[in-house]
Amino acid sequence: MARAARLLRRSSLFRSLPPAAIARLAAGSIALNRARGEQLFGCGERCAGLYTVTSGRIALNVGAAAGPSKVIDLIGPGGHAGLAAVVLGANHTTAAEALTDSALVLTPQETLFECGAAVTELWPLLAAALSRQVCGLISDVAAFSLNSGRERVARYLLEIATPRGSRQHPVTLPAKKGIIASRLNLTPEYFSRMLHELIADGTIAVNGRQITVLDPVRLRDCQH
Amino acid sequence: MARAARLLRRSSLFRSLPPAAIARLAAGSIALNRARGEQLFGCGERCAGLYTVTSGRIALNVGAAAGPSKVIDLIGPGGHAGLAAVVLGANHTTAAEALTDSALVLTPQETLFECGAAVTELWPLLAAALSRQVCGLISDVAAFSLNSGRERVARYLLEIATPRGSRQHPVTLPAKKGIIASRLNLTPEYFSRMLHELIADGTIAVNGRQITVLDPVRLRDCQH
DNA sequence: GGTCGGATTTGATCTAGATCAATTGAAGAT
DNA sequence: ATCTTCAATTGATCTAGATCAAATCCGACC
Repeated sequence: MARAARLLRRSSLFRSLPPAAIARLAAGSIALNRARGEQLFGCGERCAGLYTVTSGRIALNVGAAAGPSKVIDLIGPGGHAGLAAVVLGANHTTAAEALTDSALVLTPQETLFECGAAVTELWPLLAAALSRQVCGLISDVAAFSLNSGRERVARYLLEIATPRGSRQHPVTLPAKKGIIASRLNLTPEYFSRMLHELIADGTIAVNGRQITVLDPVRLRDCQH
Repeated sequence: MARAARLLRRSSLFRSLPPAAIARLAAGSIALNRARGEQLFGCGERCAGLYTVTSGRIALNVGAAAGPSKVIDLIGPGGHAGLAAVVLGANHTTAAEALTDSALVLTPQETLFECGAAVTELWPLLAAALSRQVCGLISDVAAFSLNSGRERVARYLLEIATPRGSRQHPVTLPAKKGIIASRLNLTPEYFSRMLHELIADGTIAVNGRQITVLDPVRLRDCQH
């Protein structure tokens, strides 16, 4: 599957593998599409493999399908979902939903493990990806318990603003405000209020999902 | 180092490795001791290697040394600390402190990677350990944002009560109540109140750090 | 363009859990 | 045994952020 190979080459996980290894992974993988709102997998479901996102946006949720749920991560092109579950051969502990029409590559455990046995670099790469995930989650836990809502908002805005055209160029929130709010452990109402506090300050300007950081220094300050 | 080998054989991480591989790891590792209150490593410090706990108890903290901090995990014999950091060759994102006099084995990155190159089973084992860590952190994030303080306390008590003599046999909290409170994202005061609510119910009995689950069914109920 | 349903904002109110302040208790040190 | 010190409890009070309830606003579709 030349198509899947081309897609996997863009993956943050596999990018650094030799082309032959990527081809091998791609050969055992399946390209798939999900429309906005469709579920990739549910919490507790059997894990079909590793999902690599090639376009679109995926939300990872925790919490019962019925009842309240929380977004733990938003995954864009190049990202992946379900790594911990494939490695363990366990059921998913999160649910994944397409927030926009999305294209993905599904790599079954079997393919991944076969390739891992043949290609020396693969396992260290998987371990590194998992380690990054661990660090990310630790930093979330730290932020949720040590920082205020306002601080979390400030930090998040800086995070998404910095990589892109850092100065004055508006950045676009990767999802609806309610989703971002949940990602930051806030209610939509409170998130809205925090944003409007920052607008009142003159720290940022907001136009729909477009956010312009007017005063990065002040934003950095209130990030604590 | 026959001593280190004997210690590593008990490790949850390496247990399943063939004895030769363990010997190899042990040969490049160092046994060390830390007195109660001593710090193993600080947040942001350079990672010396993987710490395997052989006796005692270690707390993993996040947050500035000065200022408030939060316990993200408690590690007992057989457990390990610093895995994500060694794998990435990055600095620690948490601090580790000995809560009691502890014995550890320190395995430098070099040793781990050398052994990983020679022993096929090692990398998958490390990846599995990291995956378990990811799942644990996700479940913590979920609990912190979806469950009430009381629910978290109930869940924790069941968790530590179940493996041990599950019925009526008292279990001992692995650390001071203030530490457990922080681990559950509660203030010591509020943790104390929750415990006393459960005592008033007749659900549990408390004697210092000894806790007896009198009514597991009811406890399971209020765990949500 | 107009219409409809979900997203966002705004306002009013409430509460889980934090904070502050003593008091009591218990494990080590002398 | 007594003292000292830190941990745990108890009580009173406060607040960040949640919840409930309306307005608006906006984008997709006809």
